[in-house]
Amino acid sequence: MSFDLPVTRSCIDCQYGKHTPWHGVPARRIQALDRLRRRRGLNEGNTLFRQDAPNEGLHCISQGVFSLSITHENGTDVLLRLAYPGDTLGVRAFLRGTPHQTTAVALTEAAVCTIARRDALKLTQDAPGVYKELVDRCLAEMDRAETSIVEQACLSNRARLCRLLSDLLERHGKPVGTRLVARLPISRGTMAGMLGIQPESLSRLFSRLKADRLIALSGRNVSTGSLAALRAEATRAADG
Amino acid sequence: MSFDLPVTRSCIDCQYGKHTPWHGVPARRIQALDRLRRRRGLNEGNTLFRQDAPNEGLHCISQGVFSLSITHENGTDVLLRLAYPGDTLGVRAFLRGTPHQTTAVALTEAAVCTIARRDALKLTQDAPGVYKELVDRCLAEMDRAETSIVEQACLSNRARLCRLLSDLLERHGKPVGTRLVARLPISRGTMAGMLGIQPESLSRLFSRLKADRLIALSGRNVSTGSLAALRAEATRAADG
DNA sequence: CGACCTTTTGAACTCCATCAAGCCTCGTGG
DNA sequence: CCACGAGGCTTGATGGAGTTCAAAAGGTCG
Repeated sequence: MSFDLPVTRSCIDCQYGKHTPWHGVPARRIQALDRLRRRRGLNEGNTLFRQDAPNEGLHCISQGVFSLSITHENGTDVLLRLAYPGDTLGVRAFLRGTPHQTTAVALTEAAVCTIARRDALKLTQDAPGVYKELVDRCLAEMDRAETSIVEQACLSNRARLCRLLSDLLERHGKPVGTRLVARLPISRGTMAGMLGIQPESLSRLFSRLKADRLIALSGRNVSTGSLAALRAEATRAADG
Repeated sequence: MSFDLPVTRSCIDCQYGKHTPWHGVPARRIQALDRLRRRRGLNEGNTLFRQDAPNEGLHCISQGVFSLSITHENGTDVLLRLAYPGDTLGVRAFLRGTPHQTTAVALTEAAVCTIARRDALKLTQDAPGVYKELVDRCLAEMDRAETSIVEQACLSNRARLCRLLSDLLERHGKPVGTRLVARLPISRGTMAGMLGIQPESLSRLFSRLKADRLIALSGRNVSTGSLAALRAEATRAADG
C-alpha cells in the first residue's frame, strides 16, 4: 500500500518545521532521527494504518490529505477529521501503547515520514520536550473532539456544513478576483460522512446554500464571496 | 458553593485507591500530599469549576455524581458525561495549563479532594509516574469521546438511550429478584441533554422501551430483566 | 460514443422538534 | 389531614427536516 521515497532533508529542516514534534530533540540525536526515519509515498486510497492494528510508530505528513475514520461495530464508517501536511498521526496509540482507534487513509497522493515505534520511544525518553509536545497535541485534539460533539448536538446540519466549507475554503482556497476558490479534496459521500448525514441530504443542503448565494459550486469546485458570511452562518443556533 | 470537610485518611488509603492518580507518588511525598489536600463537600447543584475558568488544581471525587458539560457560544448546554467517585476532574486543563473546557456540577451531594495547582505541579515533577497516569487518563477519555462521536453519528436515539440506560444500570443497579433495579441520579431533562434530544422525545422513547418490555420504570426508578438485551439493542444500526 | 460512477432530483415516509395541554409528585401551609 | 401550587414528566397534534428508494442528469475515461 506504499512505496519508499528518498530522504532529501533533515527532519529539523522540514518545511512544516513549526509543527513537527521533533523540535525538542537534542542536537546530538538529530542525526539518529534522520537516519531512522523512513519516507514513503502513498497513492490515493492507500491506508497508512488501520483501526485495531498495533501502533508501529509516528507518522509525519509531508504531503497530501488523510482522513481519520472509525468503523462502528455495526459496520458504519464515520469520518472524524482530515489531516494535512505538518500533522503527526498515530500519536495517541503511540503514547498509550494500544492499537489504533482510527483508520488513516490517503485521500490524495501523499508522502509521510515514519519513525518506528521502538526508535521513537528512545527519542522521546531522551527528550522530555518531545514527549510533552506529543501529549499536548493529543490534549488539543481532545478539545477539538469535544467541540465537535457539542456542535453535532446543538448546530443544524446546515450550520455544520457551513463550518466545514469555511474550514476547507480557508485551507484549500485561493483568491480569484473578489472570491475565494477551492477544489475540494473529498467527495460528496465523504463530506456527508463527516457531517453524519446522507449524500442526498448534503446535495439538498448545497442547493440551498447556492440559492442563498453563500457559495457557488460545480462539481468539486467551490467558491465564496465572503468567508465571514459562511462563518457567521456556521455559529447560528439550530433554529436560526 | 462548597464547604470544608475534615480529612480523615491518607490519599494513599483512598477507598478508590485503584483509581487515584497518586499511586506513583514517592513515599517521602505522601505526607505532603495529605497535608496539601483540601477536602470539600458540595451540595446538589453546586459548581466545582466552570468552563473558561482558570485551572486551580486536580479534583478527586470521593462521593457523589458530577456532570461535565459545555455551553456552546449560542447558549445551548450539552452534557458530555457523568463522573463518579474515583474519577479525577480538571486533568486536561491542569496538564495544558489552559482554562477549563467544561463545567463540572454536582448532581447529588458530593465530596471532593482538591490539590491546588501549584502543589500538584510539584508533585508531578517529582513523580513521572503520576504525570504518565494523568496523561493516560486523558488519552483514554479521548478514546471515549471519539466513540461517542461515532455513536452519535451512526446509532439511533433509541440505541443510544439503551446504551445510556445499560451504563447507568450497571453502575447504579442492584439485583432484586431476577431484575436489576436502579434509581437514576439524573433528571429526564439531563438525560435528554446527554443524548442531544428534547425531553419530550426522550419520554416517547421511554414509552416504547417499556412497551417492548426492555425496561420498567416509574419516576426515577428503572429496572431491566436483561441487561444483555439492553446492550444488544444499543449496538443495533440506525435502521435496526 | 458508450459504459460507469458520482451527483442531483423527486416522492413517500419516518422521526424529531415544537407548542400546548394535562398529569403526577412532592412539599407547603392552612 | 387535605387543599394547593410548582416543577418535572407525559401525551397529543402539527410541521419541518432527514432518510429511503427510485430514477434522471452530469462527468470521466476507455
